[in-house]
Amino acid sequence: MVANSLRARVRAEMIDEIKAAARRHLATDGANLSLRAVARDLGMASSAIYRYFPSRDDLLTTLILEAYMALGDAVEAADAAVDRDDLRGRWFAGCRAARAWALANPAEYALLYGSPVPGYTAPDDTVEPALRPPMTLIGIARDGLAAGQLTPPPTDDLPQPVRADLTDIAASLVPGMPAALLARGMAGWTQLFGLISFELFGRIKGGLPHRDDYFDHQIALMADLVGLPR
Amino acid sequence: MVANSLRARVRAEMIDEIKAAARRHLATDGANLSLRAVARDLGMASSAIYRYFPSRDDLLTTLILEAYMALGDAVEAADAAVDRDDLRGRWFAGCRAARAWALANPAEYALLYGSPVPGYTAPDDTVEPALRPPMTLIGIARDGLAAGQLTPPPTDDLPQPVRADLTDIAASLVPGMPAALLARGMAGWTQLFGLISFELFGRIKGGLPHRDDYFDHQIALMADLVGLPR
DNA sequence: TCCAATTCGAGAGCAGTGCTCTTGACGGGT
DNA sequence: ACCCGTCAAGAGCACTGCTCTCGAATTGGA
Repeated sequence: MVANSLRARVRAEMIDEIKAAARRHLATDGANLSLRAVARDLGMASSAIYRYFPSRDDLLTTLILEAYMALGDAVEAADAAVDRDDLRGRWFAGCRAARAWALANPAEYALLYGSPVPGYTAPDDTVEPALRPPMTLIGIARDGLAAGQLTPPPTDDLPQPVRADLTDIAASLVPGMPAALLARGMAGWTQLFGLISFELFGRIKGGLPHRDDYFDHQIALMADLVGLPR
Repeated sequence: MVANSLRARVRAEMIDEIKAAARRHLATDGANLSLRAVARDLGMASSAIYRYFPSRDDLLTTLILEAYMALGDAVEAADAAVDRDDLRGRWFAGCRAARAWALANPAEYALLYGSPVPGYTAPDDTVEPALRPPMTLIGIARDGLAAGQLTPPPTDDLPQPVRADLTDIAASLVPGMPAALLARGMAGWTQLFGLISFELFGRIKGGLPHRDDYFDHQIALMADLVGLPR
């Protein structure tokens, strides 16, 4: 086993190198990165890569999973660094962390939240990591409610079918969360995604030099909508 | 000229057939459609297509432009069909029309609002059509303000740098629009984009059977944020 | 009416892609 | 010392966008 671990270690390093090279190409080639190109980078034949990843889609899946984890870590860490009772501070920290991660890793963000790759369908392993960022944000509202810092929106705000759906979701993911508050939290997450996507995919560029301030303000609007106290 | 128009007409029909076939492939292949495949569909050599479109990217650009126009038409028509004074009705009509168009043409929506195609950069012709849908929505708020049905949000809501940027944008695109109201209108558009994208790119599907109702409710939240009277 | 000019389609070819299969070499466990 | 699993390389298949050339068809003017 110890002797075998030598081989395994070399193999693990090889896998890491492939992933690193693939990530590098991701930045320029987007989702359709070339296996042959990463093989060239590593000075090996393209066929050799198939010893480590059964297919190109499989490599992509690995990159996607790790990207989800990285984004989730960033958001959770930012949230955790703020005083638990400072709801608004936590909201800002989480949202800013997501944006910062996206701006730092635009290709990976596009892989996660851009248009789906045509032939590719994400495996089920990805749904749990994909839930971490929004759950972190919604957790802030839940904490505020539990601490009595936040009054939930009136439930008659919510049409019956939506209330039923959201109650089910809350029951399985955020126990004790009122449906109407969950709806507002999801609105905040949707808005965050839209903001980052617009900024990253370039549909804003013209005239909006103070992007940081604009982002903060839009996030503040949603914080108000969720009901986080100022 | 009349004799020439025969050739010109055949050419125009050929172009239409190519675009139609390309749109058909767009649904399955996404952004990386194959010129050879559409050529096969039309029973011609792949090289013949280059008589009509100088490159594959050029074909894509044409499809993108027409998609923007179609979406803009849909939203504007829906808005125009509602009584001018029914602000909330217009807001719902416009948003629902955008969603309906996206659900009916998912591939084209992905082309417009998904991750940018790696090597491809959209020409400047696309920015004006791209502005039509959000401008229609923001126009609703502008009309409401002009009619006195809507009280603008307090300007001190807006940090100074953002106010400056948005004032400039308003001056060139929506004259007479207060910056703080423009900010909320843009938030509504961002939210609409996020909602449609989440639904289309499949990150919601699990447990949310009443999508229409959910969409309406989220849109209503933003209508409230913009200040459209109930 | 005939002719030159333009337009068009088809085919071959280039460089690139993902992926498969075969071949040969290396090295760890018995 | 041998054997067998692991690995890398190469050839090859079907595909891609794109270019070029070469005949055929159509056009507008003389």
